[in-house]
Amino acid sequence: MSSRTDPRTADMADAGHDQATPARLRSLPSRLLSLTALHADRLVSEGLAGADARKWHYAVLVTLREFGPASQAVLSRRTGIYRSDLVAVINELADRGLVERAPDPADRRRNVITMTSQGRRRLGRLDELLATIQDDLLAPLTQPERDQLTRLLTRLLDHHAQAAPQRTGDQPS
Amino acid sequence: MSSRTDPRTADMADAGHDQATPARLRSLPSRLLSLTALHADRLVSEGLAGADARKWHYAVLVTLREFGPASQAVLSRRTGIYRSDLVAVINELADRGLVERAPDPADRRRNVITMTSQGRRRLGRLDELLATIQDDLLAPLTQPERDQLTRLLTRLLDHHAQAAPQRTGDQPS
DNA sequence: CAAATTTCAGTTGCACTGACATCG
DNA sequence: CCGATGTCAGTGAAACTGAAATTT
Repeated sequence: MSSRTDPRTADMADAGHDQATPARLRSLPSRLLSLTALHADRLVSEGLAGADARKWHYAVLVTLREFGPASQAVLSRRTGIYRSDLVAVINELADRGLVERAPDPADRRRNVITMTSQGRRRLGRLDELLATIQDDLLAPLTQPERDQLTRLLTRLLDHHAQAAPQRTGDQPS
Repeated sequence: MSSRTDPRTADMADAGHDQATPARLRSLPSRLLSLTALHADRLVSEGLAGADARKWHYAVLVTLREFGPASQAVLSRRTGIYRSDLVAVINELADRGLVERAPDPADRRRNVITMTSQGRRRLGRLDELLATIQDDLLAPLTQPERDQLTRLLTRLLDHHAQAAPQRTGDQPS
């Protein structure tokens, strides 16, 4: 399936519709994605750092609000954070009093992670912060363009999520 | 400015135009970008690994073809690779006989990096490989949609490149 | 015993910093 | 002396692996 029926992509060296250059670094979609994501991550990290948070904190809190209390394994699947890394994230959130980690009486292998009311308050502030950051990130785009970008990325992601869902099972929300 | 008076983002719990949920993880643009870029990078890395190459190798070779021989500092600016990391990349390319590193007689601080004919041949094969990978990455999108995505990302990148050009100077190509 | 869960101890590639020697 | 260049050593966060221990 790697050699899909596409004879031209190979020698489209000068099949371009605008340039004679064989392959421009600037227009490589994978590169554009990486670089843009780098900027985006930087914006998010810096923004959240000012609020003593990291992006995984936000991901976990949002997921807790969206789906309610859950075990770490479930949170891992929902957020896309590895089970092993999630431990530290929950530690940090618990240290700050934003979530509570309690053994699950029904299944004693599990911990039930619950958001505290303080966590809910904090999440509210992080929502604002994140909204500002997204706005910053997408500044040069109009609203319809932002929606378009979101749709395109979502489709790409959904397509590839099917193929490589992270070995734990279901795809992140 | 963390406590901005923004009545809506805070409790836009039900202000949404399609969902009652306050903020969905799935539609966070920064997150979509990160995740998509992750998949893209993985595709590229795996694809290139099969050809004993890494993405920086390709970036340098393409840049050499596009602009001709250059010093490492210049290559660094053009590719976005840090000067310090570029050393290893050039080492690897030179080890494989794809580029040549020679002291610049005009300015003895510099090395002139030149692509060898073997490098040119290799680059040809990598071009094909990369094209296939891009095609794989963008599989679910139509051609106009791919172009649209490229344009949107390019605009985002150009906008933010201005602000944070990497402390060495000009922006990568 | 097989499988799931939490946790810990790692590895690896990457972005990035700092410093140093050399040279213009 | 300042600034650019090539190089090296090292940091930090992130993605990922492997393997324990406990429980189902």
